[in-house]
Amino acid sequence: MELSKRYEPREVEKRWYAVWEERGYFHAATDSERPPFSQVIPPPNVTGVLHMGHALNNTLQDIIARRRRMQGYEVLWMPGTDHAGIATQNVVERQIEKEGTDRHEMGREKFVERVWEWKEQYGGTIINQLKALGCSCDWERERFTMDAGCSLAVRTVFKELYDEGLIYRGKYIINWCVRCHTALSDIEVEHEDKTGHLWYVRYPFADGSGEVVVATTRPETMLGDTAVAVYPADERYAGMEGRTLILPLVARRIPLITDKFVDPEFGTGAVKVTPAHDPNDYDIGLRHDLEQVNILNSDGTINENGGPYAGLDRYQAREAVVRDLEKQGLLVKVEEHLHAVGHCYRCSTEVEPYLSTQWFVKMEPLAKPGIEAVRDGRIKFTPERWAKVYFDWMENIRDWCISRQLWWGHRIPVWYCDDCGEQLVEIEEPTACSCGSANLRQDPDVLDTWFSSGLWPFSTMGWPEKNDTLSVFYPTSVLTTAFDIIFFWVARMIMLGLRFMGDVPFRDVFVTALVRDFEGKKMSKSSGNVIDPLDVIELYGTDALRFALGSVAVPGRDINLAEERIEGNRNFVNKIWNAARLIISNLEGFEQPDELPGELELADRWIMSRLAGLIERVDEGMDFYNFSVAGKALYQFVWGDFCDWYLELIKARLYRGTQQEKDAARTVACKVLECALRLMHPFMPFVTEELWQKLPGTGESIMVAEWPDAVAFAIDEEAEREMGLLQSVIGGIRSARSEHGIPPSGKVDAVIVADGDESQLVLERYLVYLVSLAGLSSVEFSDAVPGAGFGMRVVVEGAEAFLSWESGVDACEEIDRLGRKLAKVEADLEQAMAKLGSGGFIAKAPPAVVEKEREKERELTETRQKLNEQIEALRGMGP
RNA sequence: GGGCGUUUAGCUCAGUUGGGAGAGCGCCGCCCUUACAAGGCGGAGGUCGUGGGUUCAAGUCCCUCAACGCCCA
Repeated sequence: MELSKRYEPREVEKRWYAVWEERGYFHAATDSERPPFSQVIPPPNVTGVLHMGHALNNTLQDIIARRRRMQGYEVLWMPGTDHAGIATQNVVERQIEKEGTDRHEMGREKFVERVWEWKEQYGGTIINQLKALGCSCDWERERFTMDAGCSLAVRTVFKELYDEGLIYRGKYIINWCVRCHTALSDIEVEHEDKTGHLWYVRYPFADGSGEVVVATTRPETMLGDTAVAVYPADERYAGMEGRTLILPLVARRIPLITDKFVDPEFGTGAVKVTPAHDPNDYDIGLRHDLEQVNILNSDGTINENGGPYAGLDRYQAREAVVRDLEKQGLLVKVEEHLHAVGHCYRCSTEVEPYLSTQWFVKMEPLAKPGIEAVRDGRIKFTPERWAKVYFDWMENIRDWCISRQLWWGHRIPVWYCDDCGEQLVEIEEPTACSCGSANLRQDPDVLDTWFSSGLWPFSTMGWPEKNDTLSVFYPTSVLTTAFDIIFFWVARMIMLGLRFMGDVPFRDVFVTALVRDFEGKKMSKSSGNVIDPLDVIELYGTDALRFALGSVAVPGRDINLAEERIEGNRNFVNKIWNAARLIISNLEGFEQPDELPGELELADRWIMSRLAGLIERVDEGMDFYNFSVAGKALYQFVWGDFCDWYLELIKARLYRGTQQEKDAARTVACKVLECALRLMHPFMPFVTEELWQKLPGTGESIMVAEWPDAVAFAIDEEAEREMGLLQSVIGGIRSARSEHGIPPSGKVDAVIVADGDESQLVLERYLVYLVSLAGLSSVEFSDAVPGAGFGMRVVVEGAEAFLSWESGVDACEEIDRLGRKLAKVEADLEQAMAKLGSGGFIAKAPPAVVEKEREKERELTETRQKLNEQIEALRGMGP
């Protein structure tokens, strides 16, 4: 069988993905005998295109899923997309804007229809990209947060929470995005420190007897002031409580009040109170029964309450107010001031605290069980420290504003009766009010997108219906997600899962890192440092991308991704390909026997021992979500042990061995490669399948093959020790040759002096290893050290090699080389002697550690002596 | 203001209970040796951010400080 010199991923990937999907390997059956394993995908926005964050997250999920499947679990990986209220509405709004219309002109019904059309046309983009990434999701079960099932779940949850009193409607200060024209929840606001100004403004007393100076960062809001407040014990304002001030510009009469909330250190100690435009002022207002004057329209312009400023944009109004204050001599001074400004997390527009009527979920009763579930270990975070972040938020949780003034989303299932004013909350649209009236109006708002994502682990499985999928696969086994949505999503799934399913939604939360650029900067279009996973797949292949991401994924640490890194992994994929190519091209007339030959060479026993160690390391890494440990072990094994040593060592047998030797080598090589492919399959599904299929005796697909069991391969300490000796002798000889500039084609003669019979036996028996890998032309064994004139002296633990090279070895160069070795040996020896020389070490260190140090001292002393001896002898020869 | 994370080779990062500092990339030298030049072999390169402490022994544990990053208010 002929394989191409290089691995060509494109065709292979398409072909195998189609086969897997068609054969139904991705599908999870509810009537399986196998133990269940399940996870839900963090549903990407339906408007999304695959970025590196998705690539990382979904690669890791796929690694988990594929390994569990091979381990014998019935694996459900539930896929789907999120309707992404604001984001999707924005996309379609921009689209119709190009057509010269807007949604208001179009009308709600038509607009929503248009969004659905958009979704049908483009919504599958990211799904296809996940397929290109190799994700083994159960596509037959693909869901969308707005499909009929999820919608029913949303309405059911809303009604139940409402009936229980946990959902309420009220007029409060919320965060308002003037661009998106909607309320936002607290966590949808991103705070950014900005240098602004602090304006000091005079508020005169109504009786003309002086003034109070207040400091404010937002002067335009004074149009809505209904009081000035000072700290109760502030002596600067002693006796002034209850007096009346005249609010400049609008000439409103407002009281001077005292409230403990006021920080006397801030500004002048007197603050203006604007109950309709600041959450703290809102509370003060309630305490003092102040009027709430709303001065803003929903688009951020000043409304009729702003008098002469009505119609101005909020920023223009600020300028105008400041200008007018200055003109009237009411502006005392302006200072620079650093303060946090809230921005909409979707469009980055500055948000306004805004008084409006919204729907809320009362969170505390839901949060308590959620905290408990993590506290008592029913849910475990990896890395653990994220649990602390979770606790901090859950313990200080505030009510959740869930209504959004958008058109795209789950319409709030509340109807108002125009005749009797009754408020009906129903799962199915009611036809008539209890008063008999049919004049029902549904609440115009939709729900926060995260309200439906919060139900994802059970809504996707068919809840509120009771079915097998739920009973088999809920709770899910693990949730893999990025830390930035712990509050948005993870916490809410936990609370809602506990409330509606009576059980946690997942047992493990694996929090992944962020993918940054090579300098650790966040990837962003504006910085131009984005690496597009699809470009990478095109250029280097999916397996290279997956392995690059998987093998650097250490829990808790961000990934700085450079393109060279992916190139390196592409090279690794190619290395695997070529290793297989060597083996496969030598399989003529070979049939894989059921059993290994009885007599195995050292190399064979050694590589199987290494494989046993590999399996342990891979399992250990993967069990604890440390994919880097597994990935690095695989890399090291395949490239280092298998290719650099094992394959080189069996070449003699493959090309020149007896039939028996050749078959033994082929048997072990196939077995080890086959097993390594299975271990790598979760990381690199495509290349492993392609190669696995070409090996003799393999089954229908590596995807459904069994996960390797470490027990099948035992650690062989003797083989590892013997091979270690050969490796160090070969390494020493190679190093000496190279430092003397002897080319690989130049053969050298060697005399080997083994340190003891055991070493000698091994070296003699596997002489062929030495000859072929160290490039020797002849080897003799001797008990005695040959004369210094022989050439180079290589000293390693357990043996020495004396090398002669036909064109002669330069004595001076050799003295230099030995001198460098000697320097290192002496440094190490000094350290060891210092340790042994200190009384405390021998008295207090464990005996095994002391013995190890003594042994080290003995060896180093011996090596030092040999090197010195040789240097002396060479010097004695004279120039 | 509160909290968290990071700081190890030129770059990006590993380093599990304290016990001889590692990898990949880059760099230098030699080599197209019949799997692979997307390769092979060899080599150079680090006072483990600072200062202190615990210990026979600290990259690893404790404290101080610094720089960078993130979250919350």
